[in-house]
Amino acid sequence: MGESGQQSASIERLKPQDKRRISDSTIHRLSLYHRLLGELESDGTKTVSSKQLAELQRLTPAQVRKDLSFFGAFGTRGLGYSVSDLRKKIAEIIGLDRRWNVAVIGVGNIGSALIGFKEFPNRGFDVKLVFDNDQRKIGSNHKGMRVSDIRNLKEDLKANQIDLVILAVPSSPAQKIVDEVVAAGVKAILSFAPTHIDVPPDVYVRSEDMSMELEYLTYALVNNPGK
Amino acid sequence: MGESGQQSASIERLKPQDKRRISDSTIHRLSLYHRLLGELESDGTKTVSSKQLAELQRLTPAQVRKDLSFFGAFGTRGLGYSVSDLRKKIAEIIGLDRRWNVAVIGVGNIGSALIGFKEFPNRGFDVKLVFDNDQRKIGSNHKGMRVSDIRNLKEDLKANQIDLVILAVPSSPAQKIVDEVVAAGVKAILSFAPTHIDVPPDVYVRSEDMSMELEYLTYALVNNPGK
DNA sequence: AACTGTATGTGAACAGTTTCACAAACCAAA
DNA sequence: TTTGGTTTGTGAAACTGTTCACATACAGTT
Repeated sequence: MGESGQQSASIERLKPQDKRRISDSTIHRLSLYHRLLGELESDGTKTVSSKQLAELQRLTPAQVRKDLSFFGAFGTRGLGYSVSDLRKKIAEIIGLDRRWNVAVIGVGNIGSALIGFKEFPNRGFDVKLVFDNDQRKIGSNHKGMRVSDIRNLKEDLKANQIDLVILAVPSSPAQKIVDEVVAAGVKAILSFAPTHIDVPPDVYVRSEDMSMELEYLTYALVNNPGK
Repeated sequence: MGESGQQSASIERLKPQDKRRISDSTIHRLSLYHRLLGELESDGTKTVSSKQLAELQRLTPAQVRKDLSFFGAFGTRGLGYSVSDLRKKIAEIIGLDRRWNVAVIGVGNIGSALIGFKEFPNRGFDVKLVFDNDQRKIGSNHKGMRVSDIRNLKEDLKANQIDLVILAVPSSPAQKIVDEVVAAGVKAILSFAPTHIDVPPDVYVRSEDMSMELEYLTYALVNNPGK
């Protein structure tokens, strides 16, 4: 029940100004801005306006400014935003001013894809542990990672200070494994199991169902709703 | 510019009752209901109330009923919904009363995971084609699929009546490939490239960025917003 | 130092979504 | 056939998120 592992001493974290909860869509867009600002930084762009930021993502300038305004005033009137400064600010807001330890559970199709996913380390996520329950896989090397026995899940998660768990197992064992993960004190789970996952209120789950993503598109195809 | 390939002759498709656009969240939840109803059907459950349907997904009963009411009245007052009937109705709404031809572009980490993804055929999606630009991969067998040369992309997509494309390539070539896909007449794309994708208004894109999914969780971790 | 042009930050208006609350409808039992 | 218990379907209310529009502030120029 320790507060949060390491504590940043130097940084006064940027918090929402008022007490109102920030919407999911705003957080999602902040990620988007952060990603785009990275591209712009590589291009050598120094300054960007909310108009440009919006157009590149098919949003509105007002939307961009409003999103940012929840956390402070980062721009310069008449000029726009400094690409690198804004990127740093957003990184701070969404917690990308540090690295995160990740464990992947399940070395099937999706699990092993994520282990080798080069984008993760680039974005601040280090896959430190990999689990499976298959004796043939345990101990073997998967894309440079030694596969651990899921029977040691709780202990290993604790010992390695894992912040985030990616769950890539079938639906049937998913809830049971999640209970173990929660017992180990992990507060954030990204699940690819196509089933509902139940956790205590202080644990955050994000569920990704690949088929559901496609189903969203099939709905659009059969209904042709004007964008 | 052909309207849509095959046309269902027998089914009078369920459309929203009024002209108002149905919200993304409603469509997403319909998928959720459909998935859950599948589980209930396997369990042998015959009838379900909006209350049960809601509790199993941490939603509210009113939400469930409102979502369904956009498309018609499928329940029986005092009793609830027939599991199998409701599942069929929702399948019809989101276009799961038929099978869909899918092509995967890019046989890297994510691409090859999706090719072997067993959930897809179970949910109505058949991966028919797989592309890459790497000469060492072209012609080889990847999880039972022959890898095609991306240079034949447009022709192959057309010839095989592909409905949906899954894009699993790096950001840099993504937009160019999408333009090809659009030129082939494909109207729906699920992209895993971590960059913005631009398409004409009659083409639907859904972008999945694995790192952004994790970033959503890191925001929650550093801000601990009360759920 | 004053002026011009531009882009931010933000209350207020608007639009969209969720929840509420209840009449209507049905099942089952007597 | 009537009654009691239950759950739907849905307008209206409440809430949340987006867009508007403009005062404010700054950069750059003269």
